Amino acid sequence: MATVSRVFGGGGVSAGARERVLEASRRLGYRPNAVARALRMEATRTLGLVIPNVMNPFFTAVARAVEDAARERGYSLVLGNTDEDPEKEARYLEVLLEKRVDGIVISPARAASPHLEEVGRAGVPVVFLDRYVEGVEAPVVRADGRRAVDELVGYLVGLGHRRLAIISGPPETVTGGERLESFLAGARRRGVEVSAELVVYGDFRRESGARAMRRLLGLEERPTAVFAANNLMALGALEELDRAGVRVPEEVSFASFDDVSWFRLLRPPVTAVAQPIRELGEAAARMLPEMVEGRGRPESVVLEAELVVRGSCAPPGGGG
Amino acid sequence: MATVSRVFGGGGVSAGARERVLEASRRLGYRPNAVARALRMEATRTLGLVIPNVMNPFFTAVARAVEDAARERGYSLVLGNTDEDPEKEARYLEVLLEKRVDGIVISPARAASPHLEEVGRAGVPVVFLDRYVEGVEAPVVRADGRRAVDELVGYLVGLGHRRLAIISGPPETVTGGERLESFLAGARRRGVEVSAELVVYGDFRRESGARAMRRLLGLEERPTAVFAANNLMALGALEELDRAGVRVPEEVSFASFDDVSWFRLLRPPVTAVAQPIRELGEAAARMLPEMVEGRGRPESVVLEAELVVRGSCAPPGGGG
DNA sequence: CTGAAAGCGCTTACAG
DNA sequence: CTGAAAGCGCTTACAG
Repeated sequence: MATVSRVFGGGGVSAGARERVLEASRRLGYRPNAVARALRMEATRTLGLVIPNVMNPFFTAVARAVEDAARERGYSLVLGNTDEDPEKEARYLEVLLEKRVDGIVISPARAASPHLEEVGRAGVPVVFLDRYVEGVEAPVVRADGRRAVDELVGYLVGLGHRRLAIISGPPETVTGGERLESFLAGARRRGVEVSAELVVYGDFRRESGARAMRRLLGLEERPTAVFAANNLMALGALEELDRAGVRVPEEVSFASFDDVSWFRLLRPPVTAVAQPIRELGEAAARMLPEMVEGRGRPESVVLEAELVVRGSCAPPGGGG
Repeated sequence: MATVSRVFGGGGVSAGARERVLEASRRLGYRPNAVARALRMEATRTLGLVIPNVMNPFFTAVARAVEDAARERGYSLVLGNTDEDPEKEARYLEVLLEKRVDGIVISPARAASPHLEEVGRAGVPVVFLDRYVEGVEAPVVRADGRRAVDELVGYLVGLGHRRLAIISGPPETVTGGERLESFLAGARRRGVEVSAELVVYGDFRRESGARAMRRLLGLEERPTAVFAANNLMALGALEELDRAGVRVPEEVSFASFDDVSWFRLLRPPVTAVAQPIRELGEAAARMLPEMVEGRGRPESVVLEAELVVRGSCAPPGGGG
């Protein structure tokens, strides 16, 4: 048994013995049981990835990047979609803890989470991706969008816009709050006050983007430029613009946080703030094995988002 | 110990005993170890999902649907991207087998696979999704695209097209072969012969779609209508059309297999063959627990794909 | 209800 | 190199 274990687990075994073991296991159809191995080793070589929704292209790319990096290091990836629901998130976390995953990459639904403190207490390494929870001791991997959003606001104001609207994410989320604040602050700093009716809150999902755009288009005095705080809400907003037959950028300028492969195929191509997603996912998945294998606590990584100017913004009133 | 096990595993325990167990485990921070449980029970409550790439919107939706259905039934999902590489696929399968997953949903890279026979031999339930391997005894969940592709060809020929081109997937894959054959057969049946230069092979990935379109546009005599056999190649092809400044549908009509949320946002909106993805994913994830829990071998499910006519096809020569 | 015991399949020192 | 043994944390019959 010891020799068999060494052949499969990687230890010093003579060539002859190895060959005989391999031959016998081929004959018997033997396959090492990773469950038993995990129990004995107290390590499952499995990582958990907890995200709002894989259907969001940002998280799709994150999932792919994390899975790649995990596999390269000999880890499997268990996937969970929370739909921004803290209850669902808590249940996933509990399952991952019971399954004794070696580490968790999470983009938490809320800025506060008792369940994540629980994870910390269980001694399971955590890396926050995109969003984080204050007070939980774990590295964060994210893109800072403030500079790029500020730049976008400067660009819009420079084009002559004074009625700027934002389709914001939930302000209690890190990213939602950050994008909203930098948008408002950027406008204010340039002498433009964004009135309350021009701040519409969504939940980062598509339907809420459509609903928000509908609301903005129904206003007595429409905004001349609209910024959607993530890709899904942008999709919904664009659909609504399309449905309402509102021309972009002649009647209203439009920009989005998050870039998506097909933005540049639209007429006009959509101006967007792009996050370095692959780098983000890679950084997260690189950190976890480091923590798992006890090589210390990696530093947080904050990358910069970039404004990508395309054709969806123009001076206001250009159409009329 | 027996009582604790019953409290967490679900057995008859008196209210008083249950409360004391719960109180003690709260105090001690006890959490059941699913690894040990899996070893003892010979069931991991984990399913594997092996797909070419989550970044393909079709498989993104599949992953989401399978994950939902798995979770509802108390299973976790391990994700693997093969990139259409049989070697990578084989390695994933081996890992899943060693980890003793209770079942595997797979969209195999090739129509032949010794590794999948291996999985059958290991006694792990398998469900094929979208694509399958002949000779492996397992239910298949897929959409039959033949009728819809034939309908599309009829529509194009009806518009007056005689130079039909296809950007095909690998003909040795089930879906690639099926779409190519129904395209060619549909044309022939209508008296249109598709010449060899108008059949360009890609690998279902974006770059190959762009490359194929570049080739078609470089032809002495261009096609008047192009059909891309999946969404990713369609994306690449559309980008190439855009780059080359070719107007759709005036200069060339275009249609895609697979529908994508943003197709209808394009100018013109893209005509496509839509698969019932959610139903596909749900069916697959419903079957696996049935097989795992020994409730027999479910029947294969074949749903119909539907042609969605939008604005990207018009009579040939409409632009000149 | 509770305790003792066997066994799931490994890994890892320890003898021989 | 190989065999015997302990132990990872459960579940499940079996006594008491």
